[in-house]
Amino acid sequence: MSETQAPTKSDANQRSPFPNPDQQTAKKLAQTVERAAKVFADKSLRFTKLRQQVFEEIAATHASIGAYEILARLGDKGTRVAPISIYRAIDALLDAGVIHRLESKNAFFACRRTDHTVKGRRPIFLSCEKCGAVGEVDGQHIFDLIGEAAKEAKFTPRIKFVEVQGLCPRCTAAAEKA
Amino acid sequence: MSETQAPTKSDANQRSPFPNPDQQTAKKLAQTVERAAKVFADKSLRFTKLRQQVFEEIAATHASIGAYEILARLGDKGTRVAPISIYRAIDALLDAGVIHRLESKNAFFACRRTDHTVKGRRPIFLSCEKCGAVGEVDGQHIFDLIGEAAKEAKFTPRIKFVEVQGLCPRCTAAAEKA
DNA sequence: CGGACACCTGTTATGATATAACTATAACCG
DNA sequence: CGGTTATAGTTATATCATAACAGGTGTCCG
Repeated sequence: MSETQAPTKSDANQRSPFPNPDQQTAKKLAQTVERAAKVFADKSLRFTKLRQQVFEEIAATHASIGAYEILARLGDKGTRVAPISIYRAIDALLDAGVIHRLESKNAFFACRRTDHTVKGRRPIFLSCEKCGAVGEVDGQHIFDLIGEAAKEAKFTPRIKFVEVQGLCPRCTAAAEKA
Repeated sequence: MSETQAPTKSDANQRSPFPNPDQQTAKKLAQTVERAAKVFADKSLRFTKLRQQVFEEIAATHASIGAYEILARLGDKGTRVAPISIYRAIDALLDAGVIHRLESKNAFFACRRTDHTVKGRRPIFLSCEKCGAVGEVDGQHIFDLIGEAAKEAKFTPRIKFVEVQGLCPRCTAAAEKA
């Protein structure tokens, strides 16, 4: 069907929240790691070996990944560390904003946007129940509304979460064929 | 200070998402349980002893409560059950809609609204980081927007949730004094 | 009534997620 | 270089959740 969006070569990181997984080449991953390193540098934070290793495991998939899955994958590669070390690395990556936590799955995924760090816009998360892929789309207008709703209730908001579970474009298309 | 909102006697359940805890008398609790029982009856579901006990523990506090905390409190009262039994009861209560799950805390709280079951409006959750109280306010317009944002990304939404962590009215007032 | 069926609970075991407390090492900076 | 702070190692444990199977209870219908 013509439903399939064939991404062009110039398809920027930001274009689709659900890029074709085929694009996740080793080269792409290296670039992603490079960007993360820069974020750490800009904030005068240390992008240590362990943090980089953990980040690479997270960034190597478009799906969300649990802490113990990261642990296992690092283990397979010969890096044996304790759970707590993974969690500490994750905390640092979260603080830097290069990964996000998916509350509804207790799992993590790499941030592939720049606008919420650069322009202060907050994203909402779209998590595919079939393939696990997670996408982010801008949700600043939604967060603004949430802030207003909280204010009406005399509630002082600090952290807001918006998560959606459903089917990503590819899995939606697959389901419609069936 | 005049900040303190003195709730009137006619202060309905629905009025404020953060009612005064003092109001949570034994009588109130009994009424809440009665309403839950009715929801089960209306849906031809069984409000069993265990489910009622679990619901009572959840409804007895305005804060969210974890499964193992429920387990412990029932244990103190002489009802010794396995974790799985608590979770099964929780599942039934969630299905019936008389409690909600707070994803960001892996905890549960009693629903004190009727409009989303009756009128199909979905609430957003406001969770106090200081006292643990959880309030619900209508968020149908927010969920509508989220649906639109998902649609733009060609994502098929199935489950959506919005959670806010911050300070409830009382804790906000307390913090401002300091 | 009593048997079939669906639903609920008990029992045991285990899996999955997350952190506490303390020690040791590495990086940073005056 | 030496003190301070941040990071990571080590060990142990807390917390959250479900699998698998056996036994019991309620309901409905012939």
